[in-house]
Amino acid sequence: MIDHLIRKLERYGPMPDEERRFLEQAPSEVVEYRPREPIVREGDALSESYLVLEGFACRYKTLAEGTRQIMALHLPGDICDLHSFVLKTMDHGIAAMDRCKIVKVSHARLKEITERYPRLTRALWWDLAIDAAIHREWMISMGRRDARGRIGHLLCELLLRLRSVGLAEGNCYELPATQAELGDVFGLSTVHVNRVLQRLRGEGLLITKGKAVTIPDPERLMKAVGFESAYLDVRGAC
Amino acid sequence: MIDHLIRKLERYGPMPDEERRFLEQAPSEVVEYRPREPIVREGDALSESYLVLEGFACRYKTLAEGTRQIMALHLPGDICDLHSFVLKTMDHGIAAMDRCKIVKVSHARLKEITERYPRLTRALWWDLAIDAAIHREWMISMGRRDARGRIGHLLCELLLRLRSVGLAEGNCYELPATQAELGDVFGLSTVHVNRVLQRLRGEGLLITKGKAVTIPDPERLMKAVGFESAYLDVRGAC
DNA sequence: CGTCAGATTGAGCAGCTTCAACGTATGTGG
DNA sequence: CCACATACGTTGAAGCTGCTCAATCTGACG
Repeated sequence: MIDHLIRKLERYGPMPDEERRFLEQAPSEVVEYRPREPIVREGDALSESYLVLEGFACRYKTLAEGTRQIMALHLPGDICDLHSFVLKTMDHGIAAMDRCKIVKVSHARLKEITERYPRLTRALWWDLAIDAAIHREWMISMGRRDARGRIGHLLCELLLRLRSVGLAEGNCYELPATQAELGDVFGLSTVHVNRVLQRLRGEGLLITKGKAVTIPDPERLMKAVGFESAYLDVRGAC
Repeated sequence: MIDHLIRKLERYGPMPDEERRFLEQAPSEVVEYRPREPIVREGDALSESYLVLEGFACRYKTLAEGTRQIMALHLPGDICDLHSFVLKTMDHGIAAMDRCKIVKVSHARLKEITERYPRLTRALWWDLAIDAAIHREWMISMGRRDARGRIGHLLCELLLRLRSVGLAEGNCYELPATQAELGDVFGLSTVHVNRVLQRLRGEGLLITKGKAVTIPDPERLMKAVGFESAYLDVRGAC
């Protein structure tokens, strides 16, 4: 059930059987969400974290004026709330983007991991570090890349992240996000997202068909938008 | 020496003497840096993390075209590299912003903490969570606030963060950053930063005198830029 | 007193937004 | 099976925010 997570954490280092067994027994119920359905609301008190099994989830915050900022996309194998298992309340919300399967892992279990499995604790810490690297890359996008660069960069990132959990075939994957949601990721208007996608298609860098995204020549797109994959590839160190 | 850090971590929960003693003995040499001097370069292999004692440091990345994005400001009491103590190499640089005192803490020590002090491990985890909350707030700024909102928001954030380590007297603090550096924080041009600062001064929301920043009426500035302090105030949960 | 980094100013331009309309696919109830 | 509703994508036009380039001003310091 939690294969994606284990596969990801094994990139940090080999996982002893005992840790694996503990992890496999950690989650409780599986919950299914429908597209757009909130998983956690801003201000909720938390007693568990959420591991994505299927589908996309996103972290977002809604501002006073009604605008929204999406701060992270979570794919299968991602634990949404690892950061905040030590916090009391959420300063932002989490929602399903499409039909989405989630398992809950209680904070008590996570605390137990820190008590009993230092190595596994570090592996989770490492996962957090990659998460933070992705955040940094988004900050760079928003600060220093134009709309074409931001969108192209995200499309490259998703290709690599989905490949690493076996959810991209070749250069093709499903992206269950509307153009409005893409706009909310990078602070662009829906209209402009639309025009930039058209431009990328026109340049032969992108093919879309419904939710299906194909990147005919990833090398070329990566070069065009200054994408360097190093931040996703980091290996663990102990 | 590491009072700032300990004071900060005690907001998570009371710290047993044994943990305190371990922490106090953890750092090795104190190093002094001059303004602009690099502390860690992009691509460096790391074997230690950096705790800021005095002065400001920043994390940044330089892009191909020569533009720079600053991704975090680190004040006294902050550990710059806690995220990446599990990683092998840095995907970005760290530099001193002004004259800056740093102590190094070896990764071996940090690993020891995860092995021997689960509670302290969680306290550090909590510190990371706040760090991540600050990053999210910056992402919101870059995605959904205009230049005035971004700069005003940062000025509020720094006031609260500096107060919490006793480095702001009343509504006044030292900000050792040039306008060009402020631009690199939020992806604005130096020219525009200048004009926005003038506007904030004109509105009576801000007084500057050299590096000294005074916010005459924090309430008003916070309201004007939609600043909510919750993300900095989070208490720990175990 | 000259030098240099940083702050300030002006003018013109580009990227992106907003508003508003229209096109197109998918689903639903009668 | 059609009529309609709904959600999403697409297009055009006008305007604003923030950028670039280039010059000038200011203060600190050797």
